[in-house]
Amino acid sequence: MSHYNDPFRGEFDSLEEFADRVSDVLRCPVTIEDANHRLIAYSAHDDHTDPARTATIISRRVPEKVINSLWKQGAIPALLKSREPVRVPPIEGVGLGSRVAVSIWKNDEVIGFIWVLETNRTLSPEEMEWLKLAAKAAKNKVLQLYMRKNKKEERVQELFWKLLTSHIATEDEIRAHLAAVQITAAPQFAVVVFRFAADLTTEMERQISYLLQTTQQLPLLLYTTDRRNVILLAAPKTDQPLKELNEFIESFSAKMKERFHIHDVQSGFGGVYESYRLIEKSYREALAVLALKEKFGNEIKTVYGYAQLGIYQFFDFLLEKKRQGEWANPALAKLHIYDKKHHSDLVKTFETFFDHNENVQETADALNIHPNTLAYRLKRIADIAELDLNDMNQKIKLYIDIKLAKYEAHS
Amino acid sequence: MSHYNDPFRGEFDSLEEFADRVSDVLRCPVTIEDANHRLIAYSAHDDHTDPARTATIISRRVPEKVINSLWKQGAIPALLKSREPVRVPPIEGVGLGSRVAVSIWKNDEVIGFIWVLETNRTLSPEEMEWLKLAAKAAKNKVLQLYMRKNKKEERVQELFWKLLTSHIATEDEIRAHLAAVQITAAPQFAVVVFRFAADLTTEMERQISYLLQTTQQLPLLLYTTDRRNVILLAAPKTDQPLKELNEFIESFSAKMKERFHIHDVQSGFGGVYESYRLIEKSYREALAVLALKEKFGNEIKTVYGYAQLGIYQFFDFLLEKKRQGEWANPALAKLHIYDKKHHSDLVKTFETFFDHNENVQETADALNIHPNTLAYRLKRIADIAELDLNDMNQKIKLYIDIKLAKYEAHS
DNA sequence: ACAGTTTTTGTGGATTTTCACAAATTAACT
DNA sequence: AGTTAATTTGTGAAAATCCACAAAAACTGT
Repeated sequence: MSHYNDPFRGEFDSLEEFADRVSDVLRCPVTIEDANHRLIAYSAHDDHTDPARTATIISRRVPEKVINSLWKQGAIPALLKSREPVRVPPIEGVGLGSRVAVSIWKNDEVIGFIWVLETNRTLSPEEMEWLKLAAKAAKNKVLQLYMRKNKKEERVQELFWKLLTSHIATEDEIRAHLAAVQITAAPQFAVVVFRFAADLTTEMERQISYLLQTTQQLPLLLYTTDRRNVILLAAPKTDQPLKELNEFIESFSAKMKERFHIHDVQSGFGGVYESYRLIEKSYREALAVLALKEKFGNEIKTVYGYAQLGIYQFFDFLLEKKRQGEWANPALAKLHIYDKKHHSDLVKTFETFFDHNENVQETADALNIHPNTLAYRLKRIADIAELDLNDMNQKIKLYIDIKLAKYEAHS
Repeated sequence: MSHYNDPFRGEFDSLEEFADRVSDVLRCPVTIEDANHRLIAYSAHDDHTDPARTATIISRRVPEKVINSLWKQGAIPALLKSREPVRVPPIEGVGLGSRVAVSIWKNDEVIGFIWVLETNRTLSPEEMEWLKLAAKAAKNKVLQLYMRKNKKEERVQELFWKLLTSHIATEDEIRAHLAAVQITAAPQFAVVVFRFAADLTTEMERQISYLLQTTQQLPLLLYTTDRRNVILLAAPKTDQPLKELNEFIESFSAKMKERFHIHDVQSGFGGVYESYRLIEKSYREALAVLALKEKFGNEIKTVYGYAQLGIYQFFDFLLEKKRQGEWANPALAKLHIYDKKHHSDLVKTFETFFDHNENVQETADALNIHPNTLAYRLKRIADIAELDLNDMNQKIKLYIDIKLAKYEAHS
């Protein structure tokens, strides 16, 4: 054959044509993905394929569980590290047959992958070398796409910032803008913010972007970054949006940790709304969650949503009032005095009791005391603070005042 | 004897001398009280007496339980109605021996009483007539006292208003003023306000004044009225001031009802403070309780103290925020929508559950449903509102929002 | 140091609560 | 009218709570 030296030299009209050429040379089905595992092109002449490939082509992206297993199995980390082709043995659970992959590089950045399915044959070492050549040849084509997308990204980000700052007034205008950048309107959405320990580096941005692009738990309409923050417009699909968002955040944090060893990510999301004019509100609420997390690290560690902040939502207001002097809780004052005088822990006890949903057993465990001791202390609290433990009202007030005092101390 | 016609004609230097004279004539111990059962004078030459009289002389007023039993037994109502002497048979429980009493009148108002103890003898009908003459003779002397006291009352009331409106700036000044009108400073106090259905009549004022004067549960430092309101400065003695104040109010209301058939009295008291400069604050708080009672009749029917208002304390403030638009509870909104669509009662259920201190049994009874039904509904609420029932925070927030919506509706 | 008080822990049994599951009832929709 | 889904009620067993009482431990003040 005439292409022993470089079978992929020459011009190709499209990446599809290129994919077909690679497929012809290697006599296997081929798919080309961008750095975020979005399908760019695939060879068309193949009869044999596997479920993973089919699903990828149908949805125009690699299914998340396939990506996950490729991470676990080590293929993706290897591809990101080296320009050498990598062979992936079959993975049963996710419908993945044996395949070989190589990454496409631009300078020292991976901008895509070529996958070759080893249907009823195995690539020879020589063919592996050809695959490397294919990756080099693909570079320019993929890069064009990448650039085009980047330009669009910029326009989209600009739009997002306008929404986050309420710079577009009417619902209709917003819809028009979204349509213009090919973002389909969603029935409900919320703004999610991830905050990192330090300003984001380009490297981190790439990793984050990668994670987000490959997430399919939750449709993400818009994305931007700002110093330490990553800001998203997420569109939950079900009627349990909070659950979706929580799971998304948990899984995002987990993946940041296990794949990129980035631990200290704080997360928050605002209210789930249906009108696009409330994007700014949702954004402010997401920021409020993050602000509160800095003050109340422990109490709301597992809370990400503004809606789940509960009473903390209005602590800013209350603190303001308190600072104006129009606030006092003689009952709490009495308890504090008692605690000081007798080196006891009545306030802490009450607080913990409520933190644990008034559950006696749990609270006793948390405080390392006997359940009877807890009962005794509560009775003592009722006496000293003249608090009726059967009156939820009064209990709530005391609880709020305890937390508010903490909040004040941190401010 | 020379005094067959009127043994009490002539001048007496003091009421003590007069009491001795009556005692001589009737050969019995005699005590003279003002309209509020405060001791004015008593005969000194007697050997025989009973525990009630002793207690009266020691504390310079008739013990409250004695007054109570005299009301129950009917003697006091009779004395207030007629100028005729009344015989009171012995009342064992309160140490009261047999005695005869007559009221002292000025125009058509009772300004005092003369009590004659029938120690080892019984007054004859003729002696009863003499007693009537004694009552007439006592009138002027008692009246002088009464007038003197009224003038003082006016000065005191003026001072009270100054305190209620924070017109005296420093603690020291206040103490000086109080000392000037012979009111001993108390370590703690609170302002109590009773509010009647209509403006107070002179008649009612007298009755109220009477009740308050005869109360010994709680020292009352100052007293004044204002249209529908009776305002008091009460000084609880124990370290359970709220309990004292509550009991005082309950007993006052009960007595207004049973003795004068005045039913619709609303009551409130402010915070218990130690600094006199906070009288105004306590007063404002007492008024706040009354204002809230008008809006939240049912929920806080048995609450009188500002401290026991719990979360309602800051509802004004929250409502303000809510009206500014910075407030929403999507969870509650969802529940309302669901209720409307399915003719259910989830919101009411949750509210009642918290009103009953999260007690399943009580709540089920209150709603007339099976406890399991309640459990089912709560689970439903958790699903629909995406509420974590183990998170006190979120529950509290929902509860507050439910009550706040009610509050808003009433405003 | 010691008498008195307050606090903590232990014990056992009556009472409630919780939970899962099933049956019965009611509401909703075609 | 009939079918499905949602709600309510019933049952029983395991778990938790409540309560009263008592012993032990810790703390207080002189």
